[in-house]
Amino acid sequence: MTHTVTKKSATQVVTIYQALLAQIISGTLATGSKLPSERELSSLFATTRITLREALQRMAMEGSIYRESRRGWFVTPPRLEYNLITKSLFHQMVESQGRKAVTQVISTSTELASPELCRKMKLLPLSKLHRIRRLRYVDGRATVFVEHHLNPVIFPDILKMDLTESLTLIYQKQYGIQCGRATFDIYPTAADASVAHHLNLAEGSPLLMIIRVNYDQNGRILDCDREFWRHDAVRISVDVGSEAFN
Amino acid sequence: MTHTVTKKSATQVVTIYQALLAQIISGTLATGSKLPSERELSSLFATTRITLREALQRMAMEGSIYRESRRGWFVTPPRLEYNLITKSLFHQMVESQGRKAVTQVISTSTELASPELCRKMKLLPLSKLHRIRRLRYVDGRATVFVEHHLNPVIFPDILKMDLTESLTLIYQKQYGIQCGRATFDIYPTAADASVAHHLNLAEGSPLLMIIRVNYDQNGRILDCDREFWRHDAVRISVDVGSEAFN
DNA sequence: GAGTGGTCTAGACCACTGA
DNA sequence: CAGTGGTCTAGACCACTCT
Repeated sequence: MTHTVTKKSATQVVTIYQALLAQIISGTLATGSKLPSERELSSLFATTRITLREALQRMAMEGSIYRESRRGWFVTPPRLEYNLITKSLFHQMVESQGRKAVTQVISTSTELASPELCRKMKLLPLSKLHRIRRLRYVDGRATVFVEHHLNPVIFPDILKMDLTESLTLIYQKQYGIQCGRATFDIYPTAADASVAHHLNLAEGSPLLMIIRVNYDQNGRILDCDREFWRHDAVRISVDVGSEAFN
Repeated sequence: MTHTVTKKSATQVVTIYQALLAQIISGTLATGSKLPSERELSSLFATTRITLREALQRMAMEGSIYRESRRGWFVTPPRLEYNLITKSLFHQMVESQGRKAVTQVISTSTELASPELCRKMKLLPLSKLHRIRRLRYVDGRATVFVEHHLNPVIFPDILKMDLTESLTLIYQKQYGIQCGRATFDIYPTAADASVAHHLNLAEGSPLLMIIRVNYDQNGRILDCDREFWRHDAVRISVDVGSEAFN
């Protein structure tokens, strides 16, 4: 009945997707702003909430909008550039891009290393590790959830310090240890209940997981981090120099 | 009515998700095998197709299963390890992991470079580029769609050659050119219609996009690739050596 | 041609957010 | 406490795959 603009074989979902995208690109919907409610949008596009949500989910997948649990849909801010070569100074990285960084400590503890961590960090079985969980915000938006696992032999008493600043800086200033080599494993996954909760995401939302092992300048393994990034918040950049070859 | 096993506050979606995951982990559903039809599963779990599909989508997001358009849901094979340091020899990389690699040329052409490519490749405006589109299979499953953009001044007549083998090898053997440095940009996105079609994915499926710029040993820019990886098919690994610092 | 996935409708109730 | 998102029901029709 309604004179929808759909051309042949463009699904409703795609039509809605394109209409919303045009609004965002044109700037009518500005970065960070909230979209109208799902019910409002579904009546605007003369469809059901289910169909409308499919279009919204597609936009979220592509990264144009994101959802805050029970609060609604928002236009995504620009991605952060994460250069793996610059050593993990989160605040510095964020601020050099004109954004505001905040780090919040979620929990600290000392526990037995899991088998996987023993392998990754080449530890003896039944070794203990300090575990530090932190949440990092960019411009007020929860962006990365990080689980650090530190060797307590190298970093005794670190849990008593102020852990809201860069661990790399603490290593330098308190322990005189420089980070050298680092290895990364990067892959897309989905948020489990815990991570979803901290990042204010729906369970099952796409994430970029980065597992990082840091070495000091003598090749000793210092720590292993698991970083869970919102998939729409980051662009990783790496330079691989020719000296690494042959 | 039915004696569902849901405990307090576990949603149906999560219950189904966990039940299916258990089947996969236990090996009852083997790698590559097809799941029962959606209708069958939804009656098995005593729910609607919509709810069931939500659970399937969550599993797909996390990477345990994937869907082939209009064919059904399948158990995902193990991820490929993509080490950015080893120079882009796809077949070698795949085969060293005990898998089978096939490359198919989709199209070739010579076109004006887009503004974005001009910037990335530091070209003069209105430069031309060879464009090669290829689809790569791992164990018979379409896994990466790649769009290569080569400088035709450096690689004349390359479009006439056999492009199913590694371009890096062609550079060496036919032009005597070695790849040196490379830069990468990595970020999660969603499949547009074209990429989705080639990878046999639903439009809007999550992807890992890798933009790669290759240099020769004199620092000259050779080409720029855009690789679209199935998000569940790859794990990227990078070593950042200490010599890159300070 | 039977069955499957792809898309869509038209509702419902609950838990939580925010005024 | 009104309104929102989160979850779910019970169907429908079409286009495609596979046999």
